Amino acid sequence: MPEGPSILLMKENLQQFIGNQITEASGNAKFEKEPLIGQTLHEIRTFGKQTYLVLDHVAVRIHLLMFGSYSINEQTKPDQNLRLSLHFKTGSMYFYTCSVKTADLDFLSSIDWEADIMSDQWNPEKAEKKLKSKPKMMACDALMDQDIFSGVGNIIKNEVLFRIGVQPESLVGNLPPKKLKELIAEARNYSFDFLKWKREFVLKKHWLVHTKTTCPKCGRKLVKKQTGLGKRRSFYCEKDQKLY
DNA sequence: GATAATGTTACGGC
DNA sequence: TGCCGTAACATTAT
Repeated sequence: MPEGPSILLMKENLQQFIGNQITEASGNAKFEKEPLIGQTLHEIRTFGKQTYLVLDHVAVRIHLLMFGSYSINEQTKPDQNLRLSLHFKTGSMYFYTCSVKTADLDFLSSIDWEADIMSDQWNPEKAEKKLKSKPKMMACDALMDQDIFSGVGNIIKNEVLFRIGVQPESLVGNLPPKKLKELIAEARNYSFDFLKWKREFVLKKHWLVHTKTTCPKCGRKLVKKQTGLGKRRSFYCEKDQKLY
């Protein structure tokens, strides 16, 4: 489920409940669900991989983590692993295996929305400043940094680095200015390709290196390695991706 | 059945 | 204090 573009799709699917009042709430999320009843869902905001359901007096923050999922108007099992369900007159939404917390409405205004890779407010100059302040950071860690590229996940990371021909362990400070700009531009650009492909259920088909074994450009064997402080797996070509 | 994986947070040690 | 590494959580496909 979980990289930024997938979360945007979830938001789209949940939009149908906006303007409706919560009639019932259940699930094993560790907070009082009673107060939610009677509140109206006014807005759904996403910040990277997080989703905020904005109610009258509080916001519900949902993070799908690695294995989270959701469903709408399901008629089947009242699943025992249900983390949270919200019911409206018009239907219900269900969330599983995820982190659910409440947040003050004030908290929303403290979020740096310009760091969201999918947002209209995305600010590439700001990202550039943040990157320049961390020259010793590896490119693979930089892309996964949710304070800089909120919404980017491991798939996007691998595909972006291949597209721009940068080896994952390259140091941000060593990238020529043009490459750095390319990294920022492609992080957003690929995220929208991801969104489009995910929407059409053809995302995997378009992976060039992620989970692949041979380089689509030169046919060499790709390197699969845990890289960076995050120790997340990277797939890259030693010939077509330069180590800066 | 073991393993690994689109992610984050908490905690212990230095 | 703060940084770092590791464990923990949890589901599903291979």
